[in-house]
Amino acid sequence: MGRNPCCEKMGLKKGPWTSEEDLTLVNYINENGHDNWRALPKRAGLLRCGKSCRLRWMNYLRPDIKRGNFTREEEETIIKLHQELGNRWSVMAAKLPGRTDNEIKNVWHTHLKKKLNKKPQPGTERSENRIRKTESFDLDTDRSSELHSSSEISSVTNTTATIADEVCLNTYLDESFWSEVFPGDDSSATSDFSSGNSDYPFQVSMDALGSDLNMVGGTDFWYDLFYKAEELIMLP
DNA sequence: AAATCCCACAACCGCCGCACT
DNA sequence: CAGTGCGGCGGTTGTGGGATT
Repeated sequence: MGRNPCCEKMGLKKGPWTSEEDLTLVNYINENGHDNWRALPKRAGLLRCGKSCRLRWMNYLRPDIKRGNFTREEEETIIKLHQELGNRWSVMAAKLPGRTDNEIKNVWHTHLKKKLNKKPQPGTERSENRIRKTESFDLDTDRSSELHSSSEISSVTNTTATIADEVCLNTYLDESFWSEVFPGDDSSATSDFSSGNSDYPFQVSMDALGSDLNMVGGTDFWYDLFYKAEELIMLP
């Protein structure tokens, strides 16, 4: 007798979760816990398989999940952990409170791997251009001519010296780095509320709201809340 | 304005290890 | 010990939305 595939049963719903389903799942777990994922959907009245419920809860609905983009420090941790552990996403997630293995996996494949792959080889035209860009960097302190390393730049700009120092300087001297150095050049920086960059004042305010964010809601709910909070913060 | 491309991320799938019988 | 069920994990895919042509 073979094992039944998880969602083989007819009538079970697949695809994106609705806010109603989210609410049903969260209400049920809050009242009854989740000791048996297999039985949970039936008990809760959901037309989903247990695996789908578990995934939705673990990756999205848990109250302790941190929302927003990854900070530089988190990215640094992921890169270092990946060097040590390889693709052991769940182990990494255990070391990054509020982050899920799925989230870490996604950010690795969509951001960090590309960044590392962009690492220029010493002596190439690209790296030479970046070095020139670094050396011509103009700061209020007029120390640009003295700057030759990422840590020196970062010590002035309060960006992330450690990540660049420990991983690779040129990897991080890309567009995102410069947009942080010159936030005024990026008009979206101060209005992009989905940005998790803690350098921006609204992110600090969102952190302060953290306890109030531990509630039920789908994607639309969160974005609505973010934009409402943004409006408040942007008000004089 | 429409078509196409690209990216980010939520969700699914199949496999594995462990506990239980 | 073998069979079974379940939770958990990592790889992969589907899709929506923004960017580009």
